[in-house]
Amino acid sequence: MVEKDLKKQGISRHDLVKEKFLEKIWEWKEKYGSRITHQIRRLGASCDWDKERFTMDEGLSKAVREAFVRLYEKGLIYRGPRMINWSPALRTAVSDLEVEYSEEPGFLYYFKYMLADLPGEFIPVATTRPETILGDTAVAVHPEDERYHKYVGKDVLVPILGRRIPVIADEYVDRAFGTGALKITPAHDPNDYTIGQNHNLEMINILNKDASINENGAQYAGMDRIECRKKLWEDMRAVDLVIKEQPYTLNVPRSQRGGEIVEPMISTQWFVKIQPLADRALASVKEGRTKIVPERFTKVYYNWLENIRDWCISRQLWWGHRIPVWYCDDCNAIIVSREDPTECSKCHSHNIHQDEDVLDTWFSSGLWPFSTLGWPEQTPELKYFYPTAVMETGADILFFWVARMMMFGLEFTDVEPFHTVYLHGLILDEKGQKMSKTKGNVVDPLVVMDDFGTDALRFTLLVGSTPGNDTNLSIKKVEANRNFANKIWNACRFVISNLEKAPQSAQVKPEWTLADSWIWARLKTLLNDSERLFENYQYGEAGRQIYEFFWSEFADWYIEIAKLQLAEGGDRDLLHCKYPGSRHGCLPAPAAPLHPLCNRGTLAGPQKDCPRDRFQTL
RNA sequence: GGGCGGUUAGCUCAGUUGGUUAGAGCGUUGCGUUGACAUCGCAAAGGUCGUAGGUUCGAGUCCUAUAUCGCCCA
Repeated sequence: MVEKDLKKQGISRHDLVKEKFLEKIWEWKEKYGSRITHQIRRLGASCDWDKERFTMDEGLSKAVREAFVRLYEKGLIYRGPRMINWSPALRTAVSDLEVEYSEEPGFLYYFKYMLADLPGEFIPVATTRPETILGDTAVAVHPEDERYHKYVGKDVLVPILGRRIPVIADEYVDRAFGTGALKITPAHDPNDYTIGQNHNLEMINILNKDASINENGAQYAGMDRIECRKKLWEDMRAVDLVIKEQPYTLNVPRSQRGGEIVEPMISTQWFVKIQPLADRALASVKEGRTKIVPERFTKVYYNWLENIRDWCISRQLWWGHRIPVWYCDDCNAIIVSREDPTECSKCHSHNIHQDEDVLDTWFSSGLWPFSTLGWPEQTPELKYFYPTAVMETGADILFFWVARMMMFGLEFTDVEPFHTVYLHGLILDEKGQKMSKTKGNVVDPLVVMDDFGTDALRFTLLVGSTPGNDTNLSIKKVEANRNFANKIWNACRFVISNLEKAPQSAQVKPEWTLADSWIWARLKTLLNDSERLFENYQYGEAGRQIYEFFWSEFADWYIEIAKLQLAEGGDRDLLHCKYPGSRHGCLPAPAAPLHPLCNRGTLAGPQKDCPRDRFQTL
C-alpha cells in the first residue's frame, strides 16, 4: 500500500533509502492501525485492549527468531535454489498462495525445432511464451508417440541462438495438446522444472530481477520479456522457423498484491520443509481435536495440506522480520542465531553480515496464538490463554493463517492452538465484489454506524448471513435492523417507566394471567432454542428467532396486553421485577440472548435509564 | 482438470437430525393509530423452492443426472 501511494507521486521504493521507506511504513501503520482498532471498538467488541499486539512488536520478534532457529536446527528450514514465483515490480519472491490465475486471451505460437544433424527436418513445437525459447534446454515428446519416436536421443537447435539441446522422452507430455512436442524451459516453468530435474537438464535463467532478458538471451539482453517475445518471434519468422499463431486462452499468473504478471524463476530462497508440519495439522483435524465450522471446509483443508509444497518464506522486501541468519565473509559460514552475533562462530571473524531478506508475513502470523503471550517464556498469560477455544476468521485465509497456526502451534507447543475454527464468509460490497484496500471499494463501518447505529450494523453482520457463505452488505438491511434497534429501545423505555410506577413492594406473588403464562412459555422456548443455536454456531438463526419473538410476540402482543392489565391496576409479576424474590423479568430475558448481537441496546441503553440489577434477573 | 457454494416471493436473502397452509426484510396495495415506538401497527397480494428422474407414507431439505452463476485449488 505504501509503495502504491509512493508510486502515485512517481517514487519507487528503490529510489528511497531504506530508513526513509520504513519511516513511511510506520506512518501508514500508525494511521490505519488506529483506524482499524477504532472501528472494532465502535462495533462494540469486548477486547482486553491492554493486550493489543502488533506483528513487529518486540515480544513477537523474539518469538519469530526462536521459531526460526528451532526449525533450522531441526533441519526444517533450508536455503537453496528452487522454482519460485517472482514478482518483477516488487522485486521479491512470493509464495504459491500469493499468486492468482486469470484467464486471458493470448496465442499459441507454433514453430520449428530444426534437427541439428538432419538438414531440413524439424519437430513442430507450440508454446504460449516464445521468449522462454531462449532458456530451452530440451524438447520432450511422449515415449510412445510414433511421430517423433525416431528423434528421441538426437539434438535440435534452439532458434536464433543455435544451441544444441537434446530430444527427450517423457510420459508427462500430452500427445493431443499442441503438436505433441513440448519445449522444456526448466528455469522458467514449474512443470518443466520437474521434468528438468528428472532428466538432469541444464537450467538456464534468462531473466533479470526486473524481468528483462539477461546476458543468456544474447542479442535480446536488456529487453523486457514482452518486448522480447515480439522481437524474437519476428526474427524467427524472418528465418522461416515460424509455423503459425493460434488464438488461445492463457492462464496468466498474477500477483495477488500488485496484480502484475508473476514470472516463475529459479532463485535462491529460504524454505520451510512443510511435510512433517502438515502431517500433524492434518491429523489433528482428522482425529477431531480441532473442528472446522462449517464442516465442508475440512475437505478444503485436507486437500491443501495433502498436496502442500515447501513454503518459500524469504521475501526481498524491506518491511518485516529480518531473517536471523548471518554470513561470514571470511570463511563463508552460516550463523543462525537467537541473538545478533558479533563474530563468526567458526572463525571468529568480525566480517559478518545479516541476510538482507525478510520473512513472509504469515510466518510471524502463524505464531500468533502463543507469540503474543510471551512464548517461548512460560508466562502466566501463556498458561492461561493457550490454547484458546474458538478461532473465528474469514474463510479466505484458511490456508494463509489457520493452517499455519495449526502447524506452528503443534510444532512448538505440541498442542492445537484452538479446538474450533469458525469460518465466516466475506462481506462483499453491494455488487458482490470483494472489498479490498487495493480495489478501494471498502465501505467504512464507521460511516454506516454514524448513519444507522452500531447495533443495526452488528445485527446485520451477524444475522444477515449463513456460516461460511459470503454476504453482500446491503444498506437496506442495516436500515431495517436500525428499526429493530429502535423497537428494542422503545419497548425497554415502556417497560422501565412502568416498573417505576409499580408498587414498590408487592407482598404476595401476583396471579398470572393467561398472557403472562403464554409469554413466559414462549420465552423459555426461545431461550432454549437460542442457546442451542449459539452452541452450534448458528448465530444468524438465533438472531432471527429472537428478532421474531421480540417484535411479533413480545412487543406486538404481550406489551399491548400488558397495557390493558396495567390499566386494570394491581400487581403483575412479569412486569414487576421489584417483587421480592422474583427472578422473572420479561424485558431482561429476551435482552440476554440479544446482547452478543447488539450490545449497545442491551447494555448501554437500558443501563442509562435503569439500574443494572434489573437486567440481571436471568 | 479436481473440489466447493449459490439457484426459494418483484428485489435481497433465511430455512442443519425430511413432517401440518414454505418465512423475513425491502418494495407494492388497503386499513388504522394523538401515550413505548410514524424509524409505527394490522391486513393483503405475491412462490409448480433452476431442470429431469429417484428414494419415502411424506422432499425446499436425501440420492442420481443436468443447466447456469460464483469461488477455491491444480
